[in-house]
Amino acid sequence: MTSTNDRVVPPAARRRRRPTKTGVVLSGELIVETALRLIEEHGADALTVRRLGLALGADPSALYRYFRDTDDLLLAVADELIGRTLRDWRPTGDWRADLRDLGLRMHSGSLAHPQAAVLSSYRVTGRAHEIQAVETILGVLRGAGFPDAEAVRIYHAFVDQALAFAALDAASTALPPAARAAEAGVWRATYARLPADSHPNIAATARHLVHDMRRSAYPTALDLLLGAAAARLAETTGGERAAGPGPGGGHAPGTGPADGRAAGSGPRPPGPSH
Amino acid sequence: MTSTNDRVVPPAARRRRRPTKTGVVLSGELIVETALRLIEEHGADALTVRRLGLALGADPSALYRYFRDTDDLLLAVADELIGRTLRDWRPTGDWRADLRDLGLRMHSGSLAHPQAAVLSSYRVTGRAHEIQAVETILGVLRGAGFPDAEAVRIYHAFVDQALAFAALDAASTALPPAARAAEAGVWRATYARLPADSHPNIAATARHLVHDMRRSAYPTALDLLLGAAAARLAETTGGERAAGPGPGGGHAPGTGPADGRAAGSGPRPPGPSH
DNA sequence: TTAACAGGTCAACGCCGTTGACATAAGGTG
DNA sequence: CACCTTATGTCAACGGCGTTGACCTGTTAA
Repeated sequence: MTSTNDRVVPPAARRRRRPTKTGVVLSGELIVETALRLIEEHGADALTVRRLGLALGADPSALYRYFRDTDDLLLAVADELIGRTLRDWRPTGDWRADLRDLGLRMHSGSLAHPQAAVLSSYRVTGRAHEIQAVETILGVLRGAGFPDAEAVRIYHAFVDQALAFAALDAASTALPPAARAAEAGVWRATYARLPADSHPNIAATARHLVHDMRRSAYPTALDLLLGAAAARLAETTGGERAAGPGPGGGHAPGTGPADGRAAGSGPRPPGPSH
Repeated sequence: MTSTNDRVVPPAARRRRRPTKTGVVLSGELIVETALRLIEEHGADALTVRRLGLALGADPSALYRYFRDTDDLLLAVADELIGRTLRDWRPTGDWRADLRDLGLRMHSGSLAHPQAAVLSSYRVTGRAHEIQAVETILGVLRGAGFPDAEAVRIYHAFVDQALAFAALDAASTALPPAARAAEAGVWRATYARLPADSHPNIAATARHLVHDMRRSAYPTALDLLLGAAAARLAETTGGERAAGPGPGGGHAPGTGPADGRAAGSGPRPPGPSH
């Protein structure tokens, strides 16, 4: 749609599986997996078309039969990550606990593949796994009783907070070891030694800073967000218990597991053009 | 320190101001300013060594007399940005309004220079401007009455959330125009058209999604975080008014502008190797 | 059996960051 | 003022990048 030039063939139409010179049979999935492996093993910078071609045993330009450009490939990698994160998540019916669990999963899922998360966490893919995630989270919120407009606002804040912290912490994790060690030491070596007369607040809290700053702030931030959301819900519903089926009609759990599986097993279901 | 190879001359030692072929007299500050202008005027992708050289009227390789590599240049640009963000901020005494203002400033400051923000937001520099920011924010929180441990936890969540959203939104802003347009369209073209029977929650809220997702969720997330913090403070202090000067002693404004200026004019102050 | 064409390959383009070698003018020294 | 050192700007080249037009060849449907 963007480019005038398209040698990409939609996955459904692929029939001829011609092997490359080295005997490998290419596929979109194989390429995505290999890209993930490359990123994990050699860092985000290692993901270049040429190196990916080399790792696959194919000419680099062969990739352009599967993905429009490198950005398109990156989106596919991102969606694969989302899919892996959601694969075995199950809602319990307690919206706050469910969202907390989901947020922590997204966060730790990204940290498990920091290099890939850094590259892809800020993208809107519009692909199958992402759509499933959106549907599920909205279902949890509406099922809890949030009115539609409010549900969307909370959804947006929740998701972007998770993605933003994931990217932040992933970037930190993915730093070259030397830089990483240097940054860790800054809190002890620099902040903890500032004199109380010039920096009284840092000096007074130095002990807490050294202890606290080495961990991710995401759990704290997540709990603060969920707490504020719960307070709003209490206001909105006027103290009513939040367990009852809201506008979503109590189908919130329904959209989770079965659909998620189905989406994962077949070919990409409704998949938009890119 | 990283590289064996260094044609960079420390700023203090510079004496000969030899003009370039086109008559321009280079300096680290001029280069940083020009880099910022380039990013502003022609987008994040416009910042390349070659284009910067062209914009300066100098050979691209001349830049390597001032910065070790492009990363070094970007950190200098980021440092300049922090300085500008804090330069004219003044606390009012209302901790919640102050933190809200500060958060929004950090966020919008990053969005004005997305490329620099993306690359630098997750680093702990230990430099003058950063230290100043830590001291100031901690002062606001302690002045509001938060106990030390709690102040540090809120500080951490607040700062990392601001940085994380800044990086997230900056990354989105820094996308190549084509990709950026494509993402904006995904919500209308894909999500708004999903059938209600397969994706009931998305279908029910499609109108809100299209409207809400084009804006940053940071203001919402920020307000949620501050609201939750206020609730905790109310619990802790047992409903006491938060206006009085707490342990921080209300000196928060004092350390700001003078230090910032001084640090900017000389060579890099204490800077860790990173 | 065969002909079409999907899909792998090749070579080239124009960009990028970076560096070694070189040239020259600035500025201290006498 | 003349001289010399050397800081600093310039040049040319390297290797790597994403991408594309042209080509070639094996698979597959008829």
